[in-house]
Amino acid sequence: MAGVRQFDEGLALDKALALFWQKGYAATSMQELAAATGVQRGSLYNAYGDKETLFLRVFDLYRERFVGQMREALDKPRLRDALRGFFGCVIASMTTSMASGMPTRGCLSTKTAVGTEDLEGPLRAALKALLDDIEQVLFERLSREGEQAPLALPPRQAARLIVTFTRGLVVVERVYQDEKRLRATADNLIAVLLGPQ
Amino acid sequence: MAGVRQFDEGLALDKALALFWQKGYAATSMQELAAATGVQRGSLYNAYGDKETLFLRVFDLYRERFVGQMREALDKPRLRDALRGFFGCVIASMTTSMASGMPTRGCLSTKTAVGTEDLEGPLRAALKALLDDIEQVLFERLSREGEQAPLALPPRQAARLIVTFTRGLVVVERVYQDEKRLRATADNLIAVLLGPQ
DNA sequence: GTCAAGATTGACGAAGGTGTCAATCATCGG
DNA sequence: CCGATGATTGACACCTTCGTCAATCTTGAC
Repeated sequence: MAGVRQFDEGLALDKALALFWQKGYAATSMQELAAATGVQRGSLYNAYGDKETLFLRVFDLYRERFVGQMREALDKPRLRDALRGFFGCVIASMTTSMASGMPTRGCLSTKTAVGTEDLEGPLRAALKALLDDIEQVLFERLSREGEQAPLALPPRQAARLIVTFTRGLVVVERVYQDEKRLRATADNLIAVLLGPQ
Repeated sequence: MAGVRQFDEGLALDKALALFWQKGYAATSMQELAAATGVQRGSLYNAYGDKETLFLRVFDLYRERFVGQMREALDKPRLRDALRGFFGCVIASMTTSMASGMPTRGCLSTKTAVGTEDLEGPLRAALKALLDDIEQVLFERLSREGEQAPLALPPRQAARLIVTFTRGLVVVERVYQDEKRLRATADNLIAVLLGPQ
C-alpha cells in the first residue's frame, strides 16, 4: 500500500502522553500536542479523528505502564513491604518532575476524572478500567496465600479503600506539594490496615 | 455616596458559587457567570476585577459553609456516629444534585486543585486554607476528652488521613457515580480507625 | 518509471475566551 | 432639584480553540 504514516507513532504517543500528563486532558490543546509531538495538527486529525480518540489511545499506554509498575511494586514477600512499595510508586509517579524546577505532573487519570465537565462515554469507561485494574492488582496481592500479617479488612474492601485513598493523595499533592506529608499519610494507612510496626 | 451597586451581591455570589461548583474554576467562563447571576459581564469586571478575584470571594463563602456543616456533622457524643455524620455530609455535598437528572456537582475544591494548570498564589493558598480547616475541625473532634472509643492513630495523623481520604472519595464519585460504594468505603475507613462495630 | 492511495500542509471559518473602555444611566448628598 | 459619583452597558480588540479542506507531496505496488 502507498501513503504510509510519516511520523513514528510510538514516539508521538509518548510525547503526547507526557503533555497530557502534565496538563490534563481538558487543558491540553491540539496545537500544543502538535508542537510537542512534532506532528502537524492536521496530521493528528487525519490519523486519530479527534482529541478524545487520540487521548484514549494515549491513555491505554498510560494504563498498561502504570498498572504494570504497581504490580511490580507489590511483588514482595512481606505484605507491609509490598504496600510500602506500592505507595512509593504512586507517589513517585506524580512527584517526579521531568526537569528540576518544573512543576510536578500529578496524576493523569485524576486530572481527567475531575477536570472533565461531564464525564461520560468512553472517557469515563477508560478511567473505570484503570481504577478497576489497580483494585484488581491490589486485591490479588492482598489475598495471596500464606500471608501472616493480619489484614484489618477483607481483601476486596481493603483494595477499594486503598484505591480511593491513592486518589486522595493526588489531590493533597497538588495542594500541599509536600512529598514527606504524602509518605507519612500513606504509612499511617498501612499502619491502620496491618497494625503498627 | 452615589453610584451604588445595582445587583444583590449575596444573591449573585450564591449563583456564582453554584456555577463554579458545577463546572469547576477553570471551565467556568465569565459569560456563563454573567448569565447565571443576571449581572452583566462588564459589571462583574467592574466589581471584582477579574475571574480569579471573583472566584476567591465565592470560595470563601464555600469554605465557611462547608466547614460549618462538617463541624455540625461531627458534633455527636459517640465518635463513631460523628465520623459517620461527617462522611455522610461530605458525600451528600457532592452527590446531591440541584435538580433530578442533572449531573452531580462533585467537589469545588478538588476540581479547582486538580483542574488548574499550575496551582500557585492565592488559589493554592485558598485551597490549603480549606483543607487545613477541615483537618482542624476533625482534629478537635478526634481529640475531644472523655472519648471511650480507641483511635488507631494519634488525632492529628488520623485527621490528615481522613482529609486525604475524603479527597479520594470525590474522585471515585466522578468515575463510578455510585453513592453506595462511597458509603461502604467510608464505613470501612471508620472500621479500621475505630475497630469493627 | 508510473500511478494512485493516502499522508501532509497551511490557511480558513466559526466559535468562544478575557479584559477594556467610552458612553450612558441611576442614585445619594447637599 | 441638581450634580457628581460610580455602576452599568454593549461594542471592541485581541487571542486561542476546534475541526475542515483543497492542494501538495511521499511512497509502495505494479
